[in-house]
This record gives sequence, structure tokens and C-alpha cells, in this order.
Amino acid sequence: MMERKRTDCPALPPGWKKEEVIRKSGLSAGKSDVYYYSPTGKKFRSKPQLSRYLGNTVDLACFDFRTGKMMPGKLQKQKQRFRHDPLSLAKLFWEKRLKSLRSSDVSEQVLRTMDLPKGLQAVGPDPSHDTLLSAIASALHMSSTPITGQTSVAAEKNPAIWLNTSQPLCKAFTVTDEQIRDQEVKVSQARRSLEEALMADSLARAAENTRELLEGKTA
Amino acid sequence: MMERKRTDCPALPPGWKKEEVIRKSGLSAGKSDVYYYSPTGKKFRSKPQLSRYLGNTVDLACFDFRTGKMMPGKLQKQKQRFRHDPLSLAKLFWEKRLKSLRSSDVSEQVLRTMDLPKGLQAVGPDPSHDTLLSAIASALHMSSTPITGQTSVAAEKNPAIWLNTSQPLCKAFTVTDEQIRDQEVKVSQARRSLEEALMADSLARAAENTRELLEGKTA
DNA sequence: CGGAGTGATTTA
DNA sequence: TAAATCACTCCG
Repeated sequence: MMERKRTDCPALPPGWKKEEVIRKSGLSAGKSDVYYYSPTGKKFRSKPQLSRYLGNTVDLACFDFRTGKMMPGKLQKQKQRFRHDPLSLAKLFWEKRLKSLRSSDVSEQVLRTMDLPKGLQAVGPDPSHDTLLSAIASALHMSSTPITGQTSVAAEKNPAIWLNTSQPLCKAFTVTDEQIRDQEVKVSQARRSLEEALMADSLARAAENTRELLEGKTA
Repeated sequence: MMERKRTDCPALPPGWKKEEVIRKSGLSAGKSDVYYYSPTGKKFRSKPQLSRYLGNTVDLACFDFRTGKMMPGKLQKQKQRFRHDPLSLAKLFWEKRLKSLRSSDVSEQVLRTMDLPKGLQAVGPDPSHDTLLSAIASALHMSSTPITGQTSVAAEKNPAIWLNTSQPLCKAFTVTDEQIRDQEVKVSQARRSLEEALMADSLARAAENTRELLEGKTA
């Protein structure tokens, strides 16, 4: 209920306020709506509406309605990701841990065949199950719904974490566009494979369990 | 008004309709979007989404989404995988790993916020914390990109999936649309929380270990 | 908050 | 580069 705080918006003339309201239920729960209020209290729900009201007194070409800030560079909205940002570096790091993943009928054997690069093994956290799981889970999540998903949320909310993590990694790699693209593809593929595997197996198990249940009843 | 006609689609089961809408403005004006409607009226905006919903009941491998016809020459997407291929085996591995996931106070809270009906919890094969966590983790992964939103399984009530997986659970409940909807929201929220928690934690660990390593070297 | 309509990004 | 998929805006 206190979520209705109206904050000043430096990108707009004095007196204009910005408000962000989180959706609480429904299909879009968790998403948010952004509103602006003129000095006189009039509410604006979209950039076109705002633009019409301000006319040519303010140039909103670079104004990002959602963040409330002026975006340099493009005259339009551009969710530009660039190559040396923390996200790309973090992806590179996790991809290193993922890339030699092998399948096996024995889980422990798989663990051995992961064959993490020595340097990264040493740098990374302890080799325990929990840490491995966290690493994989993070990588999977990072590679999904690329920009607007959990990735951007976490990154924007925890800049300190990203900066710390990527700092030491920066020294180890010279990252080219081509490399980053390759890494992203690999991560994406690895993620899809895991997803499909998870799905297929759980369905197979479910079917099997169901069959057993039925057989038990009729036996 | 412009009647956008929904035409029957012989390549799909009876009752399914196809619609083509021309974009009338913007940069992509003139391009068209193709939608399908299930017999119940649900709208589908892409082949993956359609495929998810129909599951194994219809093989869309040769289905051309844009034209709505089967194209025998064009095999593209592979969907069905079984437990003896590398992917399924990899899945078994990760399931093992998932089972050992221990929850911090963060993940504990995530679980609690899911607020599963008690009846459902008891009905499950294994009421242990580990199994519950595994199920949740699996669901999270299964629900992402290829499956579209995590809500897709429940939201679209994919017949193939639910028939197998929820067989034992279905008997205990009369599931209404409203209940499914509520559940979707909770899963959605829990997923976001888990994503953020996992990412923040694993990155924090990486940063910490790296720092310690560097300090050791310079000491 | 929903969802049609359109932009943005990814895939082939 | 276009086509396909996905994400988001904007207004009801």
C-alpha cells in the first residue's frame, strides 16, 4: 500500500513526479505500470499521452518512459547491451563452467567429466554440489529471456555484485564481439538441452509411475 | 468494421481456426501476424506455443505456422526425446544435483510463499523437502523459454503433460480455471524470487572466493 | 489488469 | 536479411 510513492523526475521539468505501481495479480503479476504526474496533478499513463501534453516544450525523443531517464545515443528506445558490461562477462564466466558438460548414466561420473578449466576451478567457489547447482542454475537463468528477465532485474538491483564479480574476470579475457556471440549461443543451446532433458525425463517418470499405480490396483 | 475472418484449419483438429492480421502502422506496417484459436477460443501466437499446448496429441513437425498447412518436406523441430538419449541422462544427473539443494532462509521463504494446498502436498509421492524442491526447480526450468512462460503448462492446461504428471493429484481435486490461474501467479512470483536469489548468491560466492584468492597471492 | 498491436531480439 | 518468436506498450 505504501508502494504509491511519487518521486521527482529530473528528466522532466520541475514539479513532475514519477510513480511505479507493481501489478499484484493476474497473468502479469509482478510487472509494473509507470505513471507521471504534472505539477498540477494530472496523471499520464503513456509516452504518447505525455508527449501530446508537453508538445514541443520538451523533447521526449530520448526519454525512456519506463525508467524516467533520458537515454543518450539513439533517438528511439534501444535496450542496447554492450560487450564489456558485467552481464556479458558473467555469462562468459559461467559458460566456461558449462561448456564441457557431458551426459552419463552415472551422476558422479558426469561430475568428473565436467572438466572445468583449471584456472576457473581454482577461481570459482568450492566444488561442492551446492555450488555447482548454483552455477548451473544461474547460467540457465541468465540465458533465458535475455534482456528483460531475471537478468536485468538482478543486474540493475545489484550493481555492486556484478561489478565485483566481473572485475577479476576482466583481467583474464580479451572479449571480442565474435566471442561473446559464440558464448551466448552455447549457453543458449546448453540451456535448451537441459530444459528438454528435464521435461522428457519427468514426463517419462510420470507415465511410469502412473502405469505402476494402475497395475498395482488391478493386480 | 473489418472482419478478420477466422478460417478453419484442416491441418489441425476440428474446431481450430486460423487468422491472419495485417499490421496497419509502425515500422512493420504491411507485415502480417498469424494466429490460431483453439476450439475453446484460446489464442496462439507462435508455433512453439501451439506445439506446447497440443503436446504429443498432434505432430507439428511438418506444420507450417504461417500457411497453416502440413509441409511434408520440411522437418525442422524435434520435440520428442526419450530417456536413453544423452539429454535424458543429463537430466537425471541434474535431478540428482537438485535433490541435494539446501534451502537458505531465502529459498525457504520462496517455498512458503508458494503456499501449496496441503492436500496436494500430502498426495505427492514423497513429501520430503528435497523432493518438493526438486519438483519446483524442475518446473522452473521446464517452464522457461521453450515452454514459453512458466505459466504455460498450467495456463494452457496442456493435456499431454497433465494427464501424465498430475494423474494422482487430479483425483483429489476438482480444479477450476480460477484455481489454476491463482496457482500460475504464485508460481510466477516464486520463480522470480528464486531466480534473483540464486543469481545473487552464486555471484556473491564467486566474488568472495576470487577476492580471497587475490588477497592470498599478495599476502 | 488484459490483450491486441507493434517493437525488439533471436533464429534460420 | 528476412522470418519467427518473444516482450512490451498503451489504452480500455
